[in-house]
Amino acid sequence: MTHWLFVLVQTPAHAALGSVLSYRSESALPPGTLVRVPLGQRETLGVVWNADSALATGELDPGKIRSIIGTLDGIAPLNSAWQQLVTFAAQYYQRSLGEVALAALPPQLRELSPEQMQRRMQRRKAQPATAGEAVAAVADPNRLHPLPSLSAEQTAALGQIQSQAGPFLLFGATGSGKTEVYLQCVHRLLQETPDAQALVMVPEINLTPQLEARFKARFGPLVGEDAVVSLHSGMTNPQRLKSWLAAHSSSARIVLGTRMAVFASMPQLRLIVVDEEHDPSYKSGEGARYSARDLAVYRGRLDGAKVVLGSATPSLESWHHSRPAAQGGRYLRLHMPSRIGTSAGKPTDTPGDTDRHAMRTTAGTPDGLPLIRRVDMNHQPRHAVFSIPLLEAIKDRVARGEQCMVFLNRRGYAPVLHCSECGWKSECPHCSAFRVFHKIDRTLRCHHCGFTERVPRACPTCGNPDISPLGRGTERLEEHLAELLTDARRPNGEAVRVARIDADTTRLKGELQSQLAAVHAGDVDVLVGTQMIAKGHDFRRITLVAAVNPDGALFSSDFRAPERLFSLLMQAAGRSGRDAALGERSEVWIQTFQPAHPLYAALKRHDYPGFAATQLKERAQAGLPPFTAQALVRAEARTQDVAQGFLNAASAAAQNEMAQWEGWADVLAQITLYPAVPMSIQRVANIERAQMLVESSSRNALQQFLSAWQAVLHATRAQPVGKGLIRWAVDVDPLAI
DNA sequence: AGCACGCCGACT
DNA sequence: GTCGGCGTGCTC
Repeated sequence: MTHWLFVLVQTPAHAALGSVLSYRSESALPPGTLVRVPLGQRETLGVVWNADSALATGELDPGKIRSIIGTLDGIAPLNSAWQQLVTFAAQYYQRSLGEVALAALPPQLRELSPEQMQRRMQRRKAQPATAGEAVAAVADPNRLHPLPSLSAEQTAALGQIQSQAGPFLLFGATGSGKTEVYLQCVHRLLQETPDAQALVMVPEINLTPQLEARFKARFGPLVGEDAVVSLHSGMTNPQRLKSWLAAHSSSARIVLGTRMAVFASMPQLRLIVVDEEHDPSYKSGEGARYSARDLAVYRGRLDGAKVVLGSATPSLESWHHSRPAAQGGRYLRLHMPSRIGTSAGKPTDTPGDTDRHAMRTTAGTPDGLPLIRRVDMNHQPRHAVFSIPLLEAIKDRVARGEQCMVFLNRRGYAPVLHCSECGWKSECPHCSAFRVFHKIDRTLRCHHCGFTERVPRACPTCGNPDISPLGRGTERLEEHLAELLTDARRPNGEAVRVARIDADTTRLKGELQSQLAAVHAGDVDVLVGTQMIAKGHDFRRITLVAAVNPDGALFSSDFRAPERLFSLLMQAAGRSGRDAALGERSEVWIQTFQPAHPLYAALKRHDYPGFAATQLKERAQAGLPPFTAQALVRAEARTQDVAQGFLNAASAAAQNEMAQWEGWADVLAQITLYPAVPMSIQRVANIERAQMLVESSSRNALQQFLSAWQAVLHATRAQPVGKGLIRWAVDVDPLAI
């Protein structure tokens, strides 16, 4: 008997092709079943979908409907919660269902034929060690380490998470022991609920190996090491498939991953942790531009899983959502203000496990937080990169055998090369940006399109041999600092060892780990680097962190720049004095021309709530998120005119045509469409880029508008104004405007 | 998005 | 004479 199926395949939203296609099948297959289907000349992976979402298939000629090729036997259908998550994400982020659903699956599923799949599943079955057996084999309570004892703050937070529904915002200072709270949440879950699964997300791939090691060490004895898997884009396709299958079959109990992991199929999901929830890398920058943090909260509701968002500097959105319930807050805020330190009597843990220690430190500031010092650069020699007191402080630390970290968020030697004769600058021929001078290999590199050339011997326009670097990046900073420290000595009388860690020094696989290891081993005295070194890594012997030139973000046109700066400096501060024995002397130096700026004043007090209150007040007054909802439409074309023309035409069509539609006047009245403008970097790789902001005080109205406007945008593209347009995309809740 | 078909320039 | 550029069109 023939059954009619609705199937999602990977197709972008397109007027001519609905995202749900019809196929015939010999047997009825439940929604969520993975199938292989013919599509044009090729054969592709599809997901069986609910019939009711396929409204547009009515007029299709039944003779054109082809049969599915087969199902992926051995893989259970994706469950209803997963389907709902995909449905929501597709709708909210304005992409086709098929695109979101198929992108949420491991890439290798698309490539394997059913036969290959069959073989793989059989091989899995042949292997004995399923999670259950592993538990039986190793779950000897006597071999389990006792759980680290918790501080009062940690205990309180954990108690709240146990007894309340959430979602939770775990607002804890760096070193307050957030990770231990996550670990114990997971621990209780695994103990109390047989088969329950937990999802733990981190922002960066760099952070997953150390997290995985820690989770395996902790939970291996309980559930088996194979029950802890990772999911991120740095893995090979076979590895990703393996982890995905383990999660899907529930044999993995803990999934650790980056933003993509929010879509992992986890039938028994009961807990989701989003660590460093403020981190911008949770927002996807291509395809469906989803926020994994926001989807995690949504998914928690669908799966009946508790959601814990954690940060020392929460996003203002999450902070706002965690205001008291009486004021409309939807998240429960859990506060852990104090840093935890080692207590004298306790056995020392492995390095990097600071969070385990239970007792509060008595060192440093009352809460064990580093002292923040502002250096007024107005009172320093002009053009000085390092102020005299900072340099002295660094020398002091080195002389005492302590480590320093100098932080500058710009890699390369100098951001621009400049000819003083004719004014030539090292512009990229393909982008509206300067190429960065990298001294190490004597190149000019465009950080936007990758275009690289050797540095010219003389000015390309006037022949002047005397072209000079303008400004400084980490490479130059490292060089400069090494010169300034030539006479400084370590306790043993040897010279200072300066090292640098940034995207350039860690390009090769494993380099980051080995360079970090060198720092941990004490082979480095002064570490120079970009934000890469500010995130997540515990440097126990660093007692001084310096931000050389952070002022740029204070007056940026990006309204989120202060939030990011505060977070970055706070995180950098968190690197300092993690070893409590040294915590007393740990300091963070900020060189600034704006020493009285409220952002730095709040930072000095370690006062995120104060900073957030000021920012939120400004946002409310200016009508910015989280008090309004935004979306951005970006367009790319060979010329700026075409890109802007398309956007403005689509805007005009919204205002003229959609206003005529029955019942739409009310929605449109709540929408503000701004004129199209060039993007801040207008041209990249010879493509001109423009964008248009759409704003509404009502998230709902914005959603309704965008869904309907989608068709208008497609129609606009087909018209003469759309001629020459390369692509366009909608970004809902954009992070940068 | 793929993948075809289709019509014009520099190579075995 | 072919290989290959990317313009247009179609896929249940």
